[in-house]
Amino acid sequence: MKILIIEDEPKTAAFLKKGFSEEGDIADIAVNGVDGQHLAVTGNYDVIVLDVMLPQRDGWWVLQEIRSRRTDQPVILLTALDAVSQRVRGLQLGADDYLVKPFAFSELLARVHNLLRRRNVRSEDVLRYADLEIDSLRHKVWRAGEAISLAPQEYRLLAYLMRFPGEVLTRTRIAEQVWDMNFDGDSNVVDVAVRRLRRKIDDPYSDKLIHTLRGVGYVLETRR
Amino acid sequence: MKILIIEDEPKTAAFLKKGFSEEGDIADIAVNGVDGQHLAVTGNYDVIVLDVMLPQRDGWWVLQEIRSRRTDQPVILLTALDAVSQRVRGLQLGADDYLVKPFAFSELLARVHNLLRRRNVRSEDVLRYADLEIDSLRHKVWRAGEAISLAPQEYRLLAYLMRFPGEVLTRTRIAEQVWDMNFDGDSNVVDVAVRRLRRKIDDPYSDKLIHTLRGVGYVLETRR
DNA sequence: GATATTCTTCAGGAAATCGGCAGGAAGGTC
DNA sequence: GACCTTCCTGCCGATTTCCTGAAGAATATC
Repeated sequence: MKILIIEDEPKTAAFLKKGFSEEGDIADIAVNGVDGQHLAVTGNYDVIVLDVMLPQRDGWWVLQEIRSRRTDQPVILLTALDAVSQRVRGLQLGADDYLVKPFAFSELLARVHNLLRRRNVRSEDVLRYADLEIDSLRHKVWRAGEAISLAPQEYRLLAYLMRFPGEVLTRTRIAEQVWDMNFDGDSNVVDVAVRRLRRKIDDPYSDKLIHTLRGVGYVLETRR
Repeated sequence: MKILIIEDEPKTAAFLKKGFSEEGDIADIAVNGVDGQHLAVTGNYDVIVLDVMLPQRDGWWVLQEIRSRRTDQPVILLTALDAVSQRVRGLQLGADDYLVKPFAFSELLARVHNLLRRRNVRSEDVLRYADLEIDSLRHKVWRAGEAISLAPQEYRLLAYLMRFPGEVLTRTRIAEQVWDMNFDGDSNVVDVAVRRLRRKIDDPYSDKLIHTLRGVGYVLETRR
């Protein structure tokens, strides 16, 4: 899952990023409204966490900009304490939810999940496909009942594939969503990672699940 | 366990906080209704202790606010007057229990435990996992029948791990629940605490129970 | 108020992981 | 079947992450 954090205070931003990272999600940080707006409308984020108190262009402006282009982009606002009018304004401008500072990270996480569930994004705790099973709560993976231990990046990659079974995922898209990088073509990080993942979840089994589409990318699906 | 105390009188609040702290629980204090309501609905508390006599927004208002969002949040009321009408009103508004001032701390503690047992939040006073056993009443810990003495924080950490055996607990979550702080990554308090706990409950035994998940956090579980 | 315990920060070292490389294999095209 | 492109795969250095002991600060205990 990819998240955009628009927050000018470095400590808060770092705290949020770390939290999402531990959950296996990727978070980008924008430290002002202009950068935030730009990333928000060009990037492909599952959810945007937006602080309303920003230098220069504030969160309200960013929110309006986002809404004018992407009406269905999930946005959660962070507002300062005891400002009821702010909350109301945020919801009127189209925020999906808000959180009052200071807050515990788990509370933000709960709201993010709640929001995505409302949007029907696949974000359950346990995902299954064929005889493959991945439990995000326990951070564990099974194939045909056997537990498989994965390195962090292998896990993130598999979790991403499991979100879109049967769909072709290009290297560019994978690099974006799993590595948070712009894939320029002269790196084989994705290939190598797929290799490592295959070694653990495909090599020991006769029915392969990860398939290569030459010139395109990879797909997770059952084939006979 | 995390407790929210909403109480405007500093002496009473401090007394309660100290009492819970000695039990190994973490207590936050809110000194007025507005802050209390905010913390109650955004924080993640196992139980809320709510004084009904508060300046400005009173306890009734707070209780209604809580109930309108979290119907299953355990709430215990503190009332100054032993008036039947107050008790009735509290229970009608959805309080789980009430206590008339002045009261002994042990009385409050007993009701908290009783309430949580009804809610199955904490299954029992004695938790067991593998050959590990902790007695939440006596604050004692055994591994393979041998008594182990833990420092307060070591105990709190272990108690938290024991509440979620097999589940991955991120540093952020642990810092939130055991330290009541926002973990920003610049500190290794959790690591060090885990180290000290390991020294006592894992180092002397061959089967380790606390395992590290790189980049994520820790998990308490049996492995072979 | 003194002593003892406990907690946090710091820093060095260890370990797992990751990304690039390069040679080889496989797939596609004519 | 030859040729070219794309992908696979083992290895190694670099990096990140974690472990661990020690020391000073904080807290509790007497």
